[in-house]
Amino acid sequence: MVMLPPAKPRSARPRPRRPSISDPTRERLIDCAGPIFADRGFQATTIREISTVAGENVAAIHYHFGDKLGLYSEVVLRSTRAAQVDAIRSALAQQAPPDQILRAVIRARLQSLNRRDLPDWHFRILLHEFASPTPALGQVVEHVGRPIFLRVLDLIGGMLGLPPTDERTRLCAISVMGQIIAYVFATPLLAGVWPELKMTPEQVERIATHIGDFSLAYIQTFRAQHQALEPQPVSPAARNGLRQFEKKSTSTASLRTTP
Amino acid sequence: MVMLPPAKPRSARPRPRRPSISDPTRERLIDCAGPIFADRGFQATTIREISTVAGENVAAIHYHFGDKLGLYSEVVLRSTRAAQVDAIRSALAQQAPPDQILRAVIRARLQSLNRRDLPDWHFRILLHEFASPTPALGQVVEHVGRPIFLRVLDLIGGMLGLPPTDERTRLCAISVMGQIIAYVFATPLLAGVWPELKMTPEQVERIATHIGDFSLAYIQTFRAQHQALEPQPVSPAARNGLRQFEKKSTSTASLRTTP
DNA sequence: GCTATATTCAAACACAGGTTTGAATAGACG
DNA sequence: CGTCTATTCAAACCTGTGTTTGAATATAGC
Repeated sequence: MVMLPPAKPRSARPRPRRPSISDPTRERLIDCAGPIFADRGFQATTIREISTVAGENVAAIHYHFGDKLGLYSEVVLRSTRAAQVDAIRSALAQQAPPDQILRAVIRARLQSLNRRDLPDWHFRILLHEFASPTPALGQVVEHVGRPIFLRVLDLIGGMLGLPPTDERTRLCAISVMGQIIAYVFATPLLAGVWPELKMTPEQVERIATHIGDFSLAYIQTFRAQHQALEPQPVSPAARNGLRQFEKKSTSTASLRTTP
Repeated sequence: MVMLPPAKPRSARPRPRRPSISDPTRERLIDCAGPIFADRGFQATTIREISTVAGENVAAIHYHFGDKLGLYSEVVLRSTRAAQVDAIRSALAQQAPPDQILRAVIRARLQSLNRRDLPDWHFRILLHEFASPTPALGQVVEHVGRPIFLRVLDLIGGMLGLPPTDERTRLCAISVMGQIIAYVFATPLLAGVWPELKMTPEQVERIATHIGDFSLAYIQTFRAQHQALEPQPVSPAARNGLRQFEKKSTSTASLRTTP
């Protein structure tokens, strides 16, 4: 039995020495907890269910993570590190015309929402965090929301010929991201209003193409109008932001974001 | 003491004879419960807090509503009947060019999200319902989501020159509504990414104008292109959907939706 | 005023679920 | 082999919370 130090009478967490390296039960708990938390949210999830699914004892959670929130924070931390940000980042980093980069970002974000294999449930944790914030919300915003949004801001600012901090740039970025999150957040509504909608890969591709078309219509028109009025020096990031409409729904530029 | 009927051994709800007409305690409970449910969600809300705020006994909730879910359902029902749908409906019913109707719908929806007086919290219940559905979700979708979405579908279909059931119409409607709900659902994210954003009436007006511009850019271009290619008979609802860009950010067509 | 019904109240009940405990087990190291 | 530490386990603990109860009170009809 471990004697707990007399100081800190309320934070009695044994915390094994190296919480980093792979402990099989620790990993199993995190892996099983992720989808359950994503389904039910932090509060409605019982650690007994997690421990049952993981085949571990309830006390193991407290032994390894201190308490329920400790496990949840670890899950959120893993979630933020997962493929999402990387996919977006690689989409944003590629050498391509900005409108194609925007389409790739939209497609990557949309695809990550509906794959049933791995990172599917990450976004649902975000949804729960937005509805009922926990102490982990700051982490999520800081590690997922902010970096993606800032990069999209750069990209769109370049396409508009405006600084990323311009209100019009921000509004456009929100418009683009808003169209995407509608398909996660409003899932129950969509089910009631468009029941035939099945998120097959082809359907996701069509949606991504639509959001790209829808967004570029405004962005390109804006750029054209404002460059005609006030010809300011073209920022290098926006050099390709001016192409006229390509033929619609035949794009499929085939730049996948996953290797 | 009321003898409960021997049948239905598990649904022991006394239910006073006329649950419709105004009972002061009943009304007080519903009124106090609304914002609390909207803040914390169904599960995290305790009926003791509601009864304390309302100055009523805990058992009063069970007496008047059967159980916690009964009270919640009543709150949701009231919420769905509240100003939201009416505002949208009146915006959709007015005699005006469709693009102005669309702008009015966007503005009405956006305004209803950020007023601090009455119907402010209604949307937050929706957010919680989407994250953690309760048996009341069907009601919400049926009475709020569906009617609004169907009407927007009609409107946009008319503007595009497509039937409301066409996939392109649906995608456009989701794009428009998605831009709006982003400002509710992603509030914590926006706070981290655009901290200066304050939802003043002027700011809401600018956002509404932007979403209108952003959406009409695509819709009008689509209509122009497709009407040029295949001149089909113009549906009466779309007769005004073709105007060219007006000068931006000077619209403020000043058609309020509240009397 | 009297009785019956509707409503309110404080208290108790039941139980779910996070947390703690103390013993049992397993390795590690000498 | 023996001791020490890390880990696992079943059980108990305890608080919060939905629900029930039975009495007390108000209200209506006669």
